[in-house]
Amino acid sequence: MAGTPNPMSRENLSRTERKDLTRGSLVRAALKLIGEGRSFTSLGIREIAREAGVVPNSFYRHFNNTDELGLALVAEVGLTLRRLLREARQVEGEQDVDLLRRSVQAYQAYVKQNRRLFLFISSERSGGSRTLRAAIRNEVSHFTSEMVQDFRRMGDYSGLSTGDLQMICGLVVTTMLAAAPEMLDLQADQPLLEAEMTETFVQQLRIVLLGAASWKPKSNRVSSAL
Amino acid sequence: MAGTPNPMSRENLSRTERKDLTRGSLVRAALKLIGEGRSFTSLGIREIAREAGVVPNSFYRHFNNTDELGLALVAEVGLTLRRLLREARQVEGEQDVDLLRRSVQAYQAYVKQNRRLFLFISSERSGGSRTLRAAIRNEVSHFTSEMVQDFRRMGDYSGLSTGDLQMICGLVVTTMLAAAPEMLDLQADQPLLEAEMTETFVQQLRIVLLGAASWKPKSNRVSSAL
DNA sequence: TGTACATCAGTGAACGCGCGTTCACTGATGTAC
DNA sequence: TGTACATCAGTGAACGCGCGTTCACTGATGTAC
Repeated sequence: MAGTPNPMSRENLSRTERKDLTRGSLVRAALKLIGEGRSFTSLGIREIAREAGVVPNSFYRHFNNTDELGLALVAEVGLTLRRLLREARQVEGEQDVDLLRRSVQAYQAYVKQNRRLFLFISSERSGGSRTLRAAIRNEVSHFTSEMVQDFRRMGDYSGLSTGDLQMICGLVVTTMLAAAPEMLDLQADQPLLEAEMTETFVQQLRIVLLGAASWKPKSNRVSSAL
Repeated sequence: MAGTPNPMSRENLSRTERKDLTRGSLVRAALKLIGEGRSFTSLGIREIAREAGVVPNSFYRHFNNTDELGLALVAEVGLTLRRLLREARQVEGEQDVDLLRRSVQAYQAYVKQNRRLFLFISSERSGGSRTLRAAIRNEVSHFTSEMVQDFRRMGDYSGLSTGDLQMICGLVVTTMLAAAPEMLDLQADQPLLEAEMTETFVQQLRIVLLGAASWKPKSNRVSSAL
């Protein structure tokens, strides 16, 4: 055991690599605190450094302020959302009688697996600093655009313009993101409530898809008296 | 001018009334700070007291901590949402070729008028303390239930069960609340962006209503392969 | 390859500051008789 | 109605504490020759 080379150890690493490790542990420390119920906005430099096992001043070797660290978290949000779409495509690939319900269940599992990041997204998307909000919205809108591409690829909704699809996927994404904090607030010991929530969520998405199916994509459409 | 009786003055008021005035100015001070871009979670007792023009210790005569003041704000949220529904009913009362668009415009105006409260709702609904989050969700779910009653009263969607209507109104409310922070983040000098956002918002609600219109309210419905 | 110097990630101490909370107090308002 | 006492909203001073930020420093890593 002694002398066993440890791939996670800081030994035998270049200065740059070690620096990146520290940076990573700062980011992870912030995420951990978020996971413990703290809101990112209220996190302090000393607090994060302490959690990362590093002296407060060290923080400044990596970020000028907490907002900059927040942007690093937003980058992770981007990666996480892209992974989500990739996994969703696999669900779509399978043949299934109830694709939507299975997608919702996959999403729910994914949110639980990435609990801390979804807590971050949920609270900072409309909460904290303007910069962070803008960055998160940017990631979300990229996510929406990729979803539009996937909708296209699936073949349904081929009658809809890109603009219409963007609007519809925006609605889907809004619904998904609104569901995340409710999923996360559920206590683990309430399977009945959870099933009910899932069912509602499935139905809401069905409503949206029903609406999309009967959407008339007339360009320059005169506003109808729906 | 001198000697003119001022109805807003603290003079000639009972002790209780004066206390309520101070309490009110604490609540308004918190709202003002929120309006200036601060997030409620990060507000401090001294800060609020200072803004209210009162000594820090005074705060404790009214609230044990900032979360308790937050609950007072949530109560205002409840009132504000109820007023919104009341105004919406007036819009509905009018005969109009495009009821939905007019409703959306009314909502947008309302959000701007009640900017501070909607900032508070948006950021604390999934942000701050668990208590506050629960309280806000409670108000929102009341709001949804009242909307269900209004849908019933309007006569359309009479084929839908209360549960289905609740689910659909939940989707409408989610969409509305998600739109609020985007409306508020828009700079006043970007009418084009604003018009675009309004249009998207109108279309999204149309999608939901279209979906609701073709919803099959079969009780114990076997999951269809939509 | 070896040496001399530069770089720089992380340290540890120090600063001034605003925070939440406590305490004893004041004096106007309310209440009991 | 008048008086004596109780209540209590708001005051002002004080406390210990953790914060963000600065500074000079260390010593391992990287670079130039």
